[in-house]
Amino acid sequence: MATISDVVKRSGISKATVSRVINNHPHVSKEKREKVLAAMKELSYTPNPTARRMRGQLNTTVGLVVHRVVNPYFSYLMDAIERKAAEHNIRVIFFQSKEDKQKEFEFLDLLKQKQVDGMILTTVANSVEDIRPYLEYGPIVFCNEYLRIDDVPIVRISEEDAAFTGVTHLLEEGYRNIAYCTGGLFADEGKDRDRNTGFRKAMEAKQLSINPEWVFIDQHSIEDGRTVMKKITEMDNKPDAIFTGSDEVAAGMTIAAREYGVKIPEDLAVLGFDDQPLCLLTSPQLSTIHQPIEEMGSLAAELIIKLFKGEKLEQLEYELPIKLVKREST
Amino acid sequence: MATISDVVKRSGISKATVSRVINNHPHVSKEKREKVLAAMKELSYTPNPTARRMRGQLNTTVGLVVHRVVNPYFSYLMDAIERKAAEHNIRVIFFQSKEDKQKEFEFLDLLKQKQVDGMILTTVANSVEDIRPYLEYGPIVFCNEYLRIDDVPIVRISEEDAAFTGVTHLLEEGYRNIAYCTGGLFADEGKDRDRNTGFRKAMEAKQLSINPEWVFIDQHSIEDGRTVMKKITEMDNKPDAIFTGSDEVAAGMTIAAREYGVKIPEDLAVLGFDDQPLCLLTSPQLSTIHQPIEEMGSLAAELIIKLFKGEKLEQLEYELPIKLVKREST
DNA sequence: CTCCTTCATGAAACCGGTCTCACTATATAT
DNA sequence: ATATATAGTGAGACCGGTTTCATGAAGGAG
Repeated sequence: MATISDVVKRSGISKATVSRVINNHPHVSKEKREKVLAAMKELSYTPNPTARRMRGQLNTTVGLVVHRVVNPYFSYLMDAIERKAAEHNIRVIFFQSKEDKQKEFEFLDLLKQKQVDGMILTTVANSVEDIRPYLEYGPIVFCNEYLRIDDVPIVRISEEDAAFTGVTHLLEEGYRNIAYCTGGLFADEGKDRDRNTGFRKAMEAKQLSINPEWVFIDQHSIEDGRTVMKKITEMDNKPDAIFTGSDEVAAGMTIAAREYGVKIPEDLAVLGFDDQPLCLLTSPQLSTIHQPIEEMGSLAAELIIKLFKGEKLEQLEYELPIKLVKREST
Repeated sequence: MATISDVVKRSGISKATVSRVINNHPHVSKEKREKVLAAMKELSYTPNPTARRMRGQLNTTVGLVVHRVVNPYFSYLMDAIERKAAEHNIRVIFFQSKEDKQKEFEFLDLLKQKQVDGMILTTVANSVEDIRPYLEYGPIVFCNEYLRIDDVPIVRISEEDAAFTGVTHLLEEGYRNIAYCTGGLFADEGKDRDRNTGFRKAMEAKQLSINPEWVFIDQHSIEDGRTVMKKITEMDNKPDAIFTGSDEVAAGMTIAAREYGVKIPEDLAVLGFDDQPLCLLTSPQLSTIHQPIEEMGSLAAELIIKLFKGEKLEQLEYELPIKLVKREST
């Protein structure tokens, strides 16, 4: 690889001026600028990013924390982020935290060490107080997360609206005995609290009360879905619809339904969440809440890039609209 | 962030010796070593990776090229690679090439510029001749690819064995009219050639000939699968089994089968390829060829890490075993 | 015509490390 | 006792850029 010194030798022009040309600084005569550009071209010279970073002059890598790549929700997010970043010639270092607090810290340290110039967190295990100190070292953007830190932009959907829309859909289809999956019915912050609120509001709007027997806590995987379905078949007083909060759970339920001879949606309507590709594969195909993942990822990337450029953001909270997708399961 | 100079000041020991301690070099007295370590601890000092990289003394990032993150095959590969890398404190910069030759070059340039210290290519658009020059700048490992370059280690499955095993399975289940999806029946290199060979050998072993009408070229997506199923329903002389070469295609076929009232496997047996999670979601669940993705990714990461350390590899070609998974579709 | 900006330029410091080299002190070989 | 290796140490060059600063030339104001 040619270095700046090679360009200096070839062009007979000083290092300082060559650097000015590289960085498009003013105060360089047209004549010299052209000589330098010619020499750079002849040597097919590219400035060494490592050297530039030494002086803190380079913003070209963003760190991306996801829970797991194999979770389609995150892989679609990564896809959108990487594409937007690539457009701007930004590199993406990714990292699976699996909600491990220690590992999360280790990755955040890359910011401290200037190995990355900013971070997009799509999942965060640590608390606000633990994250805040890292802001000193570079910009952070939250995407799909619920933590709020002043000055940290956040991109997400309105979970309350999503739950409200989903449950209202079930009610409008005529179902009245609604089961519900959540991380915790009495969560006092985050996603779950807002989804719970949306659920309650939708039920109250029809003067319906919540049957605690039909509330399932912490169900996430396909396997969990099978368990939920099993439990429901064993109930005397069965719900006629379920808001699963997750396509995986919903998919697991369709599999178990076949085994137990439960008909969806006749015996039990099932509503997913996310609109992942698997919705089209199950039988019946899943009705679900479509999350604008593409837009979320793309926006998060745009925000971090703006921050790289030192631009001020006019807005810090972005709530993107969800959409109900009705298919066969409701 | 504390720098080496801060450690120098605090410990009263020279930069050179501090560096020796950092890098565990010999010829440092126990006494000074401990003083330095104490100072480092007190300042919670971490060496700046960018500075170390300047002197070519750091191997901590690997570039990873995939086709698309959202393709589960690749996301599982990424998962395995990232996990193994994280164990060794190696960072992964990923990149979606989408088979774009120009973009692939741009990413390979990171190797030239020492932005990454090595590359794992799980898909490659350019030719051997185009890739070879980059070897000068750092190690490359192929994973899931078919290109052969001397000295470049490669991790993959035996496509011939996979096709042979798959088709033989169909034959053993009693099917005789086997349809087949491939990138090209007369491919003279790569995956397709080997799969074709496997297909032919399996058929010849039963003295069966190949019906060219039943060979589908370049089918990859769920949508493609629907098309294939449609074409088959329109045939006068129908196959009774199909080797799809792809879970997606197989999944698409199950969806279309429902629409056209085709019974799987009674009317048509369908065999997938990869053993992706979606195999369990379709109805019927898909029989498929299980690829050892986990092992492939993990091994590829191990190889690049060995090369980082300057170790010699005793073996360059790794063919990992596939496994037939029989479910409901055959 | 002098004084003050602004432009154009290169020398040298700097970023935070690693590494070569020269030098001293001690141990071993002859 | 002298020659020779080896451990321990720090000064300073170096990696490849950016940035400060000093200097000279040109242009405009008074």
